[in-house]
Amino acid sequence: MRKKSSAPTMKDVAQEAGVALGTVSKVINGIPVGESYRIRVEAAISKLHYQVNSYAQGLKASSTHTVAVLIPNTKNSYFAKLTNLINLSLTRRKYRMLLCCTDYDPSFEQEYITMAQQNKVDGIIGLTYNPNLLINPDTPFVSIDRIMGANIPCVTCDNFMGGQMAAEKLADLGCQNVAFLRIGSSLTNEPNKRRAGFENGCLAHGLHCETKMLEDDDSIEEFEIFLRERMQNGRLEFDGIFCSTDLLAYHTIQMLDKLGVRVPEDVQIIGFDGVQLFGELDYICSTIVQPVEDIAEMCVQTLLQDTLTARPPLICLPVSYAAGGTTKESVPQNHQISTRSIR
Amino acid sequence: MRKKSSAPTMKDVAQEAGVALGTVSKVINGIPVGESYRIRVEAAISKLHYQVNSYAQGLKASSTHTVAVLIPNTKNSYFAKLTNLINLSLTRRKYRMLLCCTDYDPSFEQEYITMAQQNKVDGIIGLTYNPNLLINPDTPFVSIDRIMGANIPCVTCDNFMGGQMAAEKLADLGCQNVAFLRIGSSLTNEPNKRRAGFENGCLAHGLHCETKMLEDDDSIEEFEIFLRERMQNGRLEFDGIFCSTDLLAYHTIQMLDKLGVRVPEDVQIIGFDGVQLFGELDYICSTIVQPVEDIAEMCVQTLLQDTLTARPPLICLPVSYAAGGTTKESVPQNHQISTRSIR
DNA sequence: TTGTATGCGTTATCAT
DNA sequence: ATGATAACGCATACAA
Repeated sequence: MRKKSSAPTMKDVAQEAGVALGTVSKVINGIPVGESYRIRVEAAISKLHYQVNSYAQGLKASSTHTVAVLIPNTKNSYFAKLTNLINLSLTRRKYRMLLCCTDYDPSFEQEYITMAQQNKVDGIIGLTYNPNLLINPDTPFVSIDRIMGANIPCVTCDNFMGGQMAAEKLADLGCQNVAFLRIGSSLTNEPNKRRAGFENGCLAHGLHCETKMLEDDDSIEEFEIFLRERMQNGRLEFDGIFCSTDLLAYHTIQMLDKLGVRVPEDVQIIGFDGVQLFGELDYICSTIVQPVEDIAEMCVQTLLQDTLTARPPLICLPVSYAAGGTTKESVPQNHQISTRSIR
Repeated sequence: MRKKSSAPTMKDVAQEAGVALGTVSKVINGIPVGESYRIRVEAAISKLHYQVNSYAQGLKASSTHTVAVLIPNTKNSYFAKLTNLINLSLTRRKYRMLLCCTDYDPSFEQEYITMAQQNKVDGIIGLTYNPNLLINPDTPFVSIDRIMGANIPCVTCDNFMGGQMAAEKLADLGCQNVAFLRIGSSLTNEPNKRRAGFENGCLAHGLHCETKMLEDDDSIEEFEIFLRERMQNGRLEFDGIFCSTDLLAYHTIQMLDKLGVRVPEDVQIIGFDGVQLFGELDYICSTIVQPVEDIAEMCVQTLLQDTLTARPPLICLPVSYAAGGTTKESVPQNHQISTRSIR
């Protein structure tokens, strides 16, 4: 009959091995002890299937080797991939990850922050929208895509450059009259710079550009109305469209299809994010690709580096362009071919 | 100057409120105390911004309100959605979720299990492949898609029925000579029943069926060779193909495109899983849809129900069929239309 | 080098 | 009803 029905503790191990509690602790933490002691302790550990209790450890050390990740959801392919990569990066460093899907809800975001702090996490990585998020300043926080305050580092991609690249690309591909479509949070976050970059790029390359932005609560159908208004004799007046996200690009392509406008023959489309089918196959559309791997790694690295000083407030990672079948590349590219193949 | 630089504790609250420690605890846990005391304690709490330390709680209660979820990754859209839904379901019940991406690696799976148990999680939900996973029997475990042992509940969809439905559908759509393609784990898991169901359905509906299965380490190109061998005069000998997953269906469509075979005109294709673009938009292909919402909810419910008895060993949830543009439906369906629109 | 004792923050049991 | 005190399992400073 076992002494206890519950899990064995260090005390049990010490008793089994016939040594003192402190010795067991030392063996577990790799602090040198006498060879014979070590062997006896290790034998006892494996005999009892002893496992340390991280909660007791955490209580003692007030560091839990756990990081909370706040993200709207993991359904959206971009978020899903980001979550996956952050998880891998944390795991590599022996950190645990608390997943917190906020569903874009500001109050959920706040609740999760509170929860995380109660749970004494070592840090929080958050892609959040709540403008007045209350964060205890002694919990390290790294923000994605939004500048939150003086002492909170923000990791993002070079959204401005991405917008510029999109404009440049469309110009290179022969466009003259382009549109920028955007929907989503009216919050001042980094992705908003996509617009500024695009307009800047249009100016530089002599493109005429019209911008149409929707608010969160607007229906996506507004775009359809907008596009319909810009048609004359069955022809769209734009020959290029830059969408603020791949998701929006996808919707736009569907709308254009309904209107009888062909992509990329009549109008070329570039999205943003670099969303791929099944997370690693073909791009949904021609797109400005975010360096998700680097973003994930940078978040974790920035969060966990001990030198809290010298943390730059804004870390901007470079983007790249990938053809995805919704633009007329002169030299066919891999992705374009494969994407076309399922169309 | 603050007494401590670290977070305030119950003791601080008690001192601030001028009451005893136990009283503070009672207020926090909703145990009735005198009105005047309660008010003073609550005032002190908000003044000090006190938050309970879940680690101390967990140490005391040896229950942490935390569940670990083991999943290969969150890049694959199906896993991503499942993860998201499990997270929502857990959050609704005020449980925290530890995300553990195993990358299909048996040793990662084992390490995560060990970690989770050290972390005193209240339970584990796992979609795993390691055939000899060592699980401490007093940590509740719910398996997805694989039967792991007598006392471990397994939640899965009705894979056999799904296979049957695919066969029936192909027969209804006029197919006569079909193929079943499968790749992946050679492990005996529930999704293997897709094949049995399909062959059974073929038999019942007079379809001639050929099966081609690849092992984990085989290259996907093997399928291309297989398909090429089944072509005569530029025509494929099959008029229908059932793929064990949507991902495989997608690859197959690409291969067929290379071979000059049209989908769905020359050959109709049905996949399995119900993967959607952006996690909630169009299906990638015509497919047998897994009830992801129900699977997620059932996992959580089964894991957290206190009556550990009466847990059925295998919980099989019904699947459904959805057209996705890779079959020739007589009556056009929504998804088909919208999918076509981007093709 | 090994063992002992104390405290981490909380809850629960017990006197008061 | 309220307050003191003893665990929970571990780490560590200190004594042996």
